[in-house]
Amino acid sequence: MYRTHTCGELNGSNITNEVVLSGWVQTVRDKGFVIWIDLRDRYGITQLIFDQDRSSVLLLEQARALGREFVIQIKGTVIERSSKNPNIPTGEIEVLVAELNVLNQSLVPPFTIEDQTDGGEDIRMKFRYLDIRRNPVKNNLIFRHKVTMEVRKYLSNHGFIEIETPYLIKSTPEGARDFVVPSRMNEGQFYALPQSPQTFKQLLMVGGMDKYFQIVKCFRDEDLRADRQPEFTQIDCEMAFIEQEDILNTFEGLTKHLLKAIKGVEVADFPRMTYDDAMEKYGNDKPDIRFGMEFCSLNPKEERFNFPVFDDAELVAGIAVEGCADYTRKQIDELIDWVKRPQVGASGLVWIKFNPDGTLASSVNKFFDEVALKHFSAQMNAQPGDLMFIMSGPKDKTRTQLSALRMELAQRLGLRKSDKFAPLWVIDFPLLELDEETGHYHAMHHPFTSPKPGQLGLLDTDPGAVKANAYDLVLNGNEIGGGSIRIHDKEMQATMFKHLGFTPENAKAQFGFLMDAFQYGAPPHGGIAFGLDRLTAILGGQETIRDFIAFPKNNSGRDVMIDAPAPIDEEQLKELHLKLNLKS
RNA sequence: GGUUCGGUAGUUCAGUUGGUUAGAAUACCUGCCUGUCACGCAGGGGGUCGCGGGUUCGAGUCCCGUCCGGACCGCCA
Repeated sequence: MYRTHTCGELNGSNITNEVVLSGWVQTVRDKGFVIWIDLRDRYGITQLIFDQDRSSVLLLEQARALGREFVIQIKGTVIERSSKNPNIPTGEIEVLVAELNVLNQSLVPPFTIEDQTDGGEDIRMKFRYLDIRRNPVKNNLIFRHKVTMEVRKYLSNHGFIEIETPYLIKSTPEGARDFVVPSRMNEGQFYALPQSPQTFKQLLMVGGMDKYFQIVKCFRDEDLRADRQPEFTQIDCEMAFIEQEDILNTFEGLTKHLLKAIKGVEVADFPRMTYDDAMEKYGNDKPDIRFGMEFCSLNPKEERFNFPVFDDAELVAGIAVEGCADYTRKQIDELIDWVKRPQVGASGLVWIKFNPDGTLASSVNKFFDEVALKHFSAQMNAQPGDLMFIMSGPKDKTRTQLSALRMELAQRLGLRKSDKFAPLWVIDFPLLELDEETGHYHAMHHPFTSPKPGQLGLLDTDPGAVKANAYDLVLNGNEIGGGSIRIHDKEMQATMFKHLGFTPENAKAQFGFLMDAFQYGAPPHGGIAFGLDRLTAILGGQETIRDFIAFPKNNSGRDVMIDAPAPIDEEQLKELHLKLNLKS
């Protein structure tokens, strides 16, 4: 038997027990007359003791020969510590070792296996199996397990069935780039890995599985970010015989359940905001509403200011930042430089200080008198002590830039508190989005999303104005879920494909199976999918999803531990009927 | 595709205007230490300054190129 107990469970009630423990050597503290060893496993740390009076010379020598991360097994007696450590659960006791057995040696690890490790990101990823021994990563993985268990519990209790769908499917031009897999048995043909099980879950609805879910890997061959991996996990859900309201209620329930069960947080019913409102008030379709700083349009009536920068602008909008009127010129200049960086791309930033004594100062004193500045302040609902920022220019661009500034200010002011949770439904998304490069419209959500009733006519006259039965769940400024009520009628789906630029032949080749299925009694249906990695990270109070994934990829999509991707040999290429056409 | 920051000891970093033998902390090794738990004390070993080229009497430092990593923009139905 390797162990009678774990390293996290012995306490005062076990004193005098004979125990067997196994684990990793965390530290050896050799005081000469006595040697302490912290023995670590997933459950905690238990202190082992060897000393001159009670241990044999041989045993002391064995203990001295141990190095960090050796795997050992010991037999011994639980004894009370003469100086206790109140900081750990096993701090009352230690184990007087009678027998030591080295199960495996270890090289000196390249970084310290401690909460505050000395290792950087790169080396931790290369030796991820060592990183996982550290509490922060280990606890995140356990945390993720809890989240998935609660998801399964909730959905199962609400009648959802978890069904697996295939990973080797067909590439489609819509949406993100596909990862493709060459077929050996079908020369010149490729599978694609799913970006989502979208069409399969719709076919499950046609198949009568009216409440489906799946915790499932999805794949998108796009560039990575701190919160984006090429393979990621979704909580994918679909329901039949429901309306949008049913979906919102069901999954608001799931989210509330998770917040309660995982974080012990009770939240009120989620506010709902239309996409148009979100863009107008926050310049963003996933607004962080943990804090205010809502946008205020300052030229709603084509007002003339005799200030060319504003007069020529499609939009002039500002935000009031609470209590920042004491910002120095240097601080403000630094913010101006920040918005002028290429990543934000603003041409400038107008500021107005509403001093605590009621006076106003601004960067545009030459153009605006006290009365005009007061008018701006009133519009922005600024209070004495506030600092206002105003941006102007083309509507969409200005909103995006002001949104970036709003988020940056919130970050600097500490308003993005990770222990505060502000969920929000964003609804009534546009059905279509104009691709600036090609001038064509494409589906904002996906091509199976249904337009709002009565808007079909607009498709011909003003496609960009058509609203969809599509919704996102936003948590603390992150899109954690999104979905829609789908089209379940063959004719309407054919119309949609036509408007998305598919020829009937293309539509049939790509999605014929779905439209065929719609001819055999497809029920009304809709669904939603949550990004599990992101959801878990946010619940865990962190921005980056990497440490909630056991073996993540780096910025360039590489797994630096196994060194993937990698070339394959000629023989494999031949079997797959592939010839490489490399640049170099 | 682009912007930006970085690459120096096992690791995390410092390294001034280009100038003697490239430092610190930590990790590692040796010895000491009667209650440690970030143990302490003394000593020791450890460097292709990412790589290639250039400028210079002289380059970790300046210039050009390149590779690698982080953050971000584009992209992500």
